[in-house]
Amino acid sequence: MAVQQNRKASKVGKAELPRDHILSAAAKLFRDQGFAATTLRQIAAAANMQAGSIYYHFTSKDEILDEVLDVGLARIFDAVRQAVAECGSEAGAEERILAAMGAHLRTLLSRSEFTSVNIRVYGQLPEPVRERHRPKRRRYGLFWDDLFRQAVQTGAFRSDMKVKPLRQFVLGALNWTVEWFDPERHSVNELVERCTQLILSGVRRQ
Amino acid sequence: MAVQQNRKASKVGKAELPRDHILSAAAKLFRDQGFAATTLRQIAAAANMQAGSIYYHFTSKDEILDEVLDVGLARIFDAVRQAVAECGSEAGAEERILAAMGAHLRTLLSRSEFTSVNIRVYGQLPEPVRERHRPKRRRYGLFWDDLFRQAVQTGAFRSDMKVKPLRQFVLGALNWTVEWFDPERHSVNELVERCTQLILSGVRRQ
Amino acid sequence: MAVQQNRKASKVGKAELPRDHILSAAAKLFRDQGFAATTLRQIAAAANMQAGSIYYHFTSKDEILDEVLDVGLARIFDAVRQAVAECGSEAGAEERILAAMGAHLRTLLSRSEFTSVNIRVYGQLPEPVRERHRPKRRRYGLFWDDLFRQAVQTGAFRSDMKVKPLRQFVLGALNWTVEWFDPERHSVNELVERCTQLILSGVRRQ
Amino acid sequence: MAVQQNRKASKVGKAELPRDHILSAAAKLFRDQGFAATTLRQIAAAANMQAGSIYYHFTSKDEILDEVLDVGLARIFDAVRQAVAECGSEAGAEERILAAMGAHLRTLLSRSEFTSVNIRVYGQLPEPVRERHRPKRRRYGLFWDDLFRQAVQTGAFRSDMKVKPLRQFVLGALNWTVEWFDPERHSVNELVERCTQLILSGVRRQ
DNA sequence: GATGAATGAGGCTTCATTCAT
DNA sequence: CATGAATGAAGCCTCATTCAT
Repeated sequence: MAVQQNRKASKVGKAELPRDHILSAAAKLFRDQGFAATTLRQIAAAANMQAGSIYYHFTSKDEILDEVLDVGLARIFDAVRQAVAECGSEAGAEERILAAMGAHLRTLLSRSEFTSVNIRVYGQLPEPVRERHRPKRRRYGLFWDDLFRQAVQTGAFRSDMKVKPLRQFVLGALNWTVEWFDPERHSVNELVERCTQLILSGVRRQ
Repeated sequence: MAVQQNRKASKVGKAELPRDHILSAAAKLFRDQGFAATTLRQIAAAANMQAGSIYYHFTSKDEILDEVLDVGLARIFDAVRQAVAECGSEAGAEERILAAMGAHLRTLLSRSEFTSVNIRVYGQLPEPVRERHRPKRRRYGLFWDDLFRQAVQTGAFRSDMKVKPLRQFVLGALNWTVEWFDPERHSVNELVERCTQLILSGVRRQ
Repeated sequence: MAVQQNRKASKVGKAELPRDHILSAAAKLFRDQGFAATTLRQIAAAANMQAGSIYYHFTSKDEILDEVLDVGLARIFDAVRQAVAECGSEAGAEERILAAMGAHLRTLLSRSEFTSVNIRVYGQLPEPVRERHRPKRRRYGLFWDDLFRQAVQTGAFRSDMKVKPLRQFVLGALNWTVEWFDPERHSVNELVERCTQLILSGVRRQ
Repeated sequence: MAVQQNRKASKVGKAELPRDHILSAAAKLFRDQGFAATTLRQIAAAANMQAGSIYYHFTSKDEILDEVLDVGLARIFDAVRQAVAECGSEAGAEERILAAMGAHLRTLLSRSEFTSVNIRVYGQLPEPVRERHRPKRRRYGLFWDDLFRQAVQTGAFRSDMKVKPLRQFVLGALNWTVEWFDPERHSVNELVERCTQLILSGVRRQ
């Protein structure tokens, strides 16, 4: 079956599209050094170009950041949403949160440098940037709040805390792993397993 | 009786020493914007001086950072150590960890902008800086590891995880609160109470 | 009879030649913003192409400028020469200068963006460019000088000034109108009429 | 008589104030090359500094331009106003305009590189800059309009033209001299004398 | 102790220009 | 003929740092 590939498609696979190449290089640098400490020249070098060439694809360093943040959030949101969806309709609230936690953690730790940027550096970004992205982040938070609300209402989770702080604590506990966990040295699956157990049941021996 | 006050001692008086003034101003800015994004001029302005004047007190921006990190770690370490000591010798492992968590959280959230810098921005600092501070941070980690080891060995805590990841998870869960908790709008005591409960027993209804 | 049209000739057709299109777009931009402030990309956009495509037609931005200047001078020179020629051989010196002034002003104000570039921006161009064009401009000046010389010699014009400064003053008075006169809001004919009267007789009531 | 000079004053004389030094250097370069073609480094070099040092005194290239334009207009306006004032109250309209023209021309040609910038490059400046300065320029124009109105009303000047175009033509004729007159080679006084005569009485022999 | 002024390296960005397609 | 993509020099500007006063 003869396949006539168009230009865009033909580049996928071997040669990454330059725009994506730049974004990915930038994401890694932002994640490791922060946004302000990362130089256009560093990004360019990582993408095998000259600094000036980046401006053919983006209009500013800020635009790169915006896009990195967007992609990062989209990836983790998609992964979590899909994981929850795959639980099936008869799944209990706890089961769904378990799935969501796994997806969140996996995306954060091994699937997307974009996501780690969003998680790690967001808090130190200039206010105008944060402002632009707050709505999207809030939407992600609300999705989790729904999951938690169901777990609390069905009696699966403790009810002595409001849903929002509960969610913030749990996501925070997961997020912080990005500061120390090295997916190249340990098993992500194992980490997921343990973190979820700790979050569900705590550190106390039962 | 003539009293010859040394520099340190004079600090007890009204006016803060300029050196401390600078450090504190720098800490707040580093915490909010990150190190790279913070300007010597911003620090100077916050300390009511000109940028050049800072060099009478410090030899470089890096030196300020080093000192801020040191103070931040010292404060939280001291607070935690003291809290544990105050438990008395007959206290159980869990009680001591509870006290430690409270002290850690309180210092982080309401007592020291220096500590929040250390927690928030460390991961994005240039490697040479991190290298300089790694030993001190490790010592703090080892202190916690001891606490956890005792809790595990006495059977208070679950034993299916190694001590180090356990400690990292717990501290991480606490640390992340600095990203969202606003001590001016909610009670730190309440947060401490809830976080410790969540860590001990998890989110599940018991 | 097969006709082999050369490039120049083909211009007579409907669509403007790209070369001319570029020149005209460049002229307008140079006239309004100056040469240095005008971007190859602006020129390209105004000519409905990409910046790179311009290099098929010209070898450099400087070449475009050179040609714009040439065309501008040629147009005004041609117009003035023709206007003088059309006066007929029995016309007096003043009559011929009147015709020349009208042609100069009309070309400048409503017939050629190329000419306005030459008039407006020449003085701020880099010396090498000016040097290249000085001879041509001088020739135009000399043509006027001849006109003035005749007027002075025949007693039509005052003789207490040398011809060259006289010509420079008169042309200057005409040239400056390009800085404020808007041919879309007022009548060029009227302006010509008034300017020539002012130049001939001055502002005093007679 | 003991003179207590303050710092500002003591610098006047020998060492020009750096701010003024920069402005004056910039004015000359803007006047000769235009604003866009003039480099911060050129300005700095002409002021014996590094490019970065300029930013201690000004916040941007645009701010330098604004100030140059302001000074240029202030100088010519002051000179003209004073020249008119010095005519005395019993002076006729024509006499006052004569004085004004002399002051305008003299300032433009030999007293202020700032003024020539305002006259020469204004028309090619970006619209936002022009917009900022339009009100000030208009005020200068209105001052002249008053002079002309009086001359027309007292019957000294011809009345077949509206005042505004009349003024624009006259000032234009004067302004253009800056494009060709070299005050180092010819006498400004002589030029003033001749220009004013031409403007008053025209080129025709009387 | 402090500051005003300057420096120079380097940051982001623009732009004329090139070239394979 | 035209373009998409890239280049590298240079532009404006920032910033840590220095130093005479």
